Amino acid sequence: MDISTVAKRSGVPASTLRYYEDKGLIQSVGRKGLQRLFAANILERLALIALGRVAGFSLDEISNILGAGENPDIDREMLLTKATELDRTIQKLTAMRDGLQHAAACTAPSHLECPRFRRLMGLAASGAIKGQPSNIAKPISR
Amino acid sequence: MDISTVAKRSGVPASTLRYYEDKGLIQSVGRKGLQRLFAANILERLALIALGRVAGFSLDEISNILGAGENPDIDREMLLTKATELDRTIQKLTAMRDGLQHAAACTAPSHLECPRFRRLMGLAASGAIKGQPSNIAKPISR
DNA sequence: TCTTGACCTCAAGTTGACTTTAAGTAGTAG
DNA sequence: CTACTACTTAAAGTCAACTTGAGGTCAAGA
Repeated sequence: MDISTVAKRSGVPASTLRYYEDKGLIQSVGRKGLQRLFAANILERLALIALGRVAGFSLDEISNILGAGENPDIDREMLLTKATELDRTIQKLTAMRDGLQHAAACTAPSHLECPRFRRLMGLAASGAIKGQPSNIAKPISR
Repeated sequence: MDISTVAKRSGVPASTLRYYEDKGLIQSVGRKGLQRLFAANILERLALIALGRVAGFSLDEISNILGAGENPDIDREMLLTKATELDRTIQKLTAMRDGLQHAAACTAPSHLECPRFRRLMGLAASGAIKGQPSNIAKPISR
């Protein structure tokens, strides 16, 4: 596959694919003249990368998790650490989601005065402040 | 409270507090000479902001949700939209977490060959690629 | 009163993840 | 064989969210 095919099928722009290759996140299997050629499994790899991004990992972390080379000979302890991190994030997001849902429905004059909202947010915020600011999430918004 | 007290209690650096005030995310209640003074409830507001960050909202979005002014007169539909977004993210993260946990335990030669891993990742990745790249999360790492 | 240190402002710098641009190359249709 | 187009590289630009630095101010303790 050439780069534009990969771009079309994956939804990842060609410029990003080159950038990823530069960073060692993906590899092309050869060239036809100057043009990169990619193997079919690149799509799977890109899906995993996208997934890692959604999960809050930086490209560097992803390349650690996935392994730069072919066989992802992964540090199992690190995986568990990541899983635990993720779990904490999930808890917060869940409380946040419930808080938002409730806020949308709640009739209290101000959300900050609604005890339910406060409880949910308190739950979510516990440790959101102070202590290493675990993970933040950022909308890609392009 | 002066800025350094707020910084100490919240864990948010003074520079960030000034930045947030600049952006209108928080407000100081006055000055003593040049020095900002903050009300006690600033801590709660900061917790909410931190929470919003964890949940994947940009500072601008947070200021929308929280309302720039005093009474968070919130757009309920927007809240529901955000809640739904969040829910999708949570699903992915959950699959991702399970995938990571499994990968740490799995004995398959390569995770990419383990059917369980592939199923989990497939679940998580569905829509991770192609279609608007919802939210990503990023470690703060400072 | 004088000094000190914590605050102030404003501008510029940093980081991660890309995107854009300029200038060049090469496979393919005519 | 020429022209066209899609690719190539390298470097610079962008964006959000901050941080850092230079130069200035001022409340409080010796």
